[in-house]
Amino acid sequence: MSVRARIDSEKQKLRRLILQATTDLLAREGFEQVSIRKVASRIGYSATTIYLYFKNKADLIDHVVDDGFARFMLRLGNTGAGDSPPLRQLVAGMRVYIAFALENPNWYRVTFSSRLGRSNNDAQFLTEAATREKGFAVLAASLTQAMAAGEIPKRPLYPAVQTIWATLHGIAMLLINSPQAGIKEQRRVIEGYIELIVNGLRVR
Amino acid sequence: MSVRARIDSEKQKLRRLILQATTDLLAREGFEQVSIRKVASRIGYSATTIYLYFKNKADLIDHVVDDGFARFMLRLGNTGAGDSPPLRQLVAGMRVYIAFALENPNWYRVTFSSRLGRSNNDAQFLTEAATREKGFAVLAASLTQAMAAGEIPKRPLYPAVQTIWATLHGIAMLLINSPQAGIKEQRRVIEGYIELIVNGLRVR
Amino acid sequence: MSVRARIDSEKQKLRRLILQATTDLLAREGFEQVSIRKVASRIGYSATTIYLYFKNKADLIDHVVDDGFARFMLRLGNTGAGDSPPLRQLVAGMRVYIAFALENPNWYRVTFSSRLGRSNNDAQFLTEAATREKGFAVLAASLTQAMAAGEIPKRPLYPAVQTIWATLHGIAMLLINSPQAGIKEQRRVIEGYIELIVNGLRVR
Amino acid sequence: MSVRARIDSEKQKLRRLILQATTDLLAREGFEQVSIRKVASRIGYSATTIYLYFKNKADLIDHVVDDGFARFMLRLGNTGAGDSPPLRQLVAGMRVYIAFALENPNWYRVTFSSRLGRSNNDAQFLTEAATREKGFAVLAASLTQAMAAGEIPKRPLYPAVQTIWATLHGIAMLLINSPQAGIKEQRRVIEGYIELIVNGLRVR
DNA sequence: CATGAATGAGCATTCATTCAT
DNA sequence: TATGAATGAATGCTCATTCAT
Repeated sequence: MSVRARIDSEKQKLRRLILQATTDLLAREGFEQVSIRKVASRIGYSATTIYLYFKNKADLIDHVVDDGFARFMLRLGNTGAGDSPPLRQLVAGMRVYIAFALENPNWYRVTFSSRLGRSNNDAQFLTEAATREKGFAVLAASLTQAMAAGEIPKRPLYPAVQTIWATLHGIAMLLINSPQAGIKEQRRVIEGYIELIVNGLRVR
Repeated sequence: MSVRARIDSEKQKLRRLILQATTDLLAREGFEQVSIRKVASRIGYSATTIYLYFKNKADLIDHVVDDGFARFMLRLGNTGAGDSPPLRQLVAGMRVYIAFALENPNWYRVTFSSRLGRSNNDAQFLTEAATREKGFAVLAASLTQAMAAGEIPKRPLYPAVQTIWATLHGIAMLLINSPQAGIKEQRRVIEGYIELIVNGLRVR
Repeated sequence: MSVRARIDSEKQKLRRLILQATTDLLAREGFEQVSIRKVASRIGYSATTIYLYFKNKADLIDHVVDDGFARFMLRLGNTGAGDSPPLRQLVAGMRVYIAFALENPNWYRVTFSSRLGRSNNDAQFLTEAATREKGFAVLAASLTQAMAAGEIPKRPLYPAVQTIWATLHGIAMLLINSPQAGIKEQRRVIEGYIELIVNGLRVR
Repeated sequence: MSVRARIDSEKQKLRRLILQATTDLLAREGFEQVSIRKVASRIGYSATTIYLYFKNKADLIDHVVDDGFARFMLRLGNTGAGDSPPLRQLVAGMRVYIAFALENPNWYRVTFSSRLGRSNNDAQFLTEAATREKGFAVLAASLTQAMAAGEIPKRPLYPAVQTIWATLHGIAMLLINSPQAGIKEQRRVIEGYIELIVNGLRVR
């Protein structure tokens, strides 16, 4: 490793530390509680230091969002249902989506609540992501395959993925905002939802 | 009109003015930008005056939320599809829901994003509302009727309404967060969504 | 009673009501918690009304202080030791003084803590009061008599009264600021104090 | 002096400046007039800066109180009567006590008026201090010695110190609240007081 | 006599950000 | 690279007081 590379790697290490601390703070205490100072004090650096790695608060949040997004996508890409019939894979993906949202409610809220995380043009980012990123691609892929295999009737891919994602988002938010709901109740909601969507997809 | 009544009406007028200004500020600039001072300066009154009409900021926001909610419910109760077959009424209600959300995106966000508008348990409030309030009752009613009329198979009412509402919410948020999407695009998403749900409901 | 007199009496009634409410608020919640609005709301009148009876807040507090002072003096004038030997009467007065202070700690604090109750020239008022008012006069009287009766050596009256009062005040404040002290402990302090002073007076 | 030390000393300098400004403001205008902003503006810094040196207002006041207390104790420890007979030392301590109170009336008020300076139990703090702190210990020490030397009769130490302190406090407050009293008048009060107490101590 | 409406001044506190070192 | 020092802007809120009615 060259000197330059090592330095860069050191630099990246602190950068990651900041990102993790912010993600952590966000997860534990919610968006409103995230402040540059708190992040800094959490990792034992000065507030000023943050600015050496991120342009400003918005930039930091942006990267936290992106980071979580990457992890999200990774999870969606590994649903563990790789060999199942396509429709089953789709359903597996939906379950993973909801599970991830429930595990990271604050991050999820910030990431998918517009304006907060990204200053501009969230939605485009999201919808673009929906088709391009390898994570959402799972939904798209299983959908395509399900259609190809005749499990469900053919329909334009992109709008379908988008719609599924949107309804998924609705369920995720419903569950996130119902913290008092027990696991059983959550499961019932999820199953009801999946049944509804899968049935909907089966018909044309 | 008695003197007292006139005075009261004057008082109500300013109260309404404050509510409108707050709603407006919320609509234009988002929740984070709403401050007592900004509201006051918008209507040319001192910040102190706000406190003559609302106990504190939370109280003010609460009333803004409630106000919008009342209008929302009113709209949902008048979908103009009163004589149509139940399933059609259901669909009309879904369209109205989305339309209202798109017309009042920031209000919608605050109202349905938990914690912000209402201090305590949003979700419960929402789901309770979903069945009880006359607005959401439209969904329940048309769903019941659709089942009674044999348009769709029978299923437990409450979970179904909840699921529909959640997916509706997802679509609403998707569209709200896609401000750059043209009307045509929006319509395509909405139609795709409705088709998916209606088809889902038709099967059992 | 003439019309004018009746009106005046009505007027006095509300005035008294305000004074009592303020005294009460002061007693219960302390000086910092006394505000014109709170007083007004306590008696069901508007804040503005207070200003019809008192020039401003300071004026109101002034009168509360005076009011309590009058009651204080009354109590000091009725120690129930009228027939006892003079020195005994003096001691009785000292006990009553401390008792009253302990019963009205917040009032006492405000009244005898300068600046707060009276804007200017407290002390003069107090020391003048000490000799003139019939209450402190009891101390002066019993002191005079005790000297005349040969119970204690002769000494200039005024400085002696003043000194006794000052030490009395110190003990009162000590006890007021030791709310955790039990009654037994309080009694011990009081007895120790009285013994010290009486002994001091006996010698010359 | 190392770089670090110099920097620290700079920092301490501003800290001291803030403390002095606060003490000054307190001394000149009283506790109610002390506000973070006023303190800041007095030293030409922004209000925010204060928070770099003190956690909050209460913390600042606490340190002002403590600071004065330290100076107070120092003075009480150096009455300049170290070789005199114990009773004389006691009297010297009493004189110093009163003198210091008169020199720092507002500080004295805040420090010894409970609740204001310290949130929790003042009185206990004071009485504990009365025996433990080296300052008040002077009183205790001279009292003990005076008893040992047979200058005054034996009596339980703690209650005696407490009583003396309380009466001392009363005199201090009397004089503080009599700003119009001339020096001669003050001296007469002090002498009368001391004579009374000393005589009281002599008898048993 | 009593009030409702309104306000200006003030407060403690927090935050993101800059700058010189 | 990292930081300590400092700040301006903002926020929610409370209060005493005035004024027209």
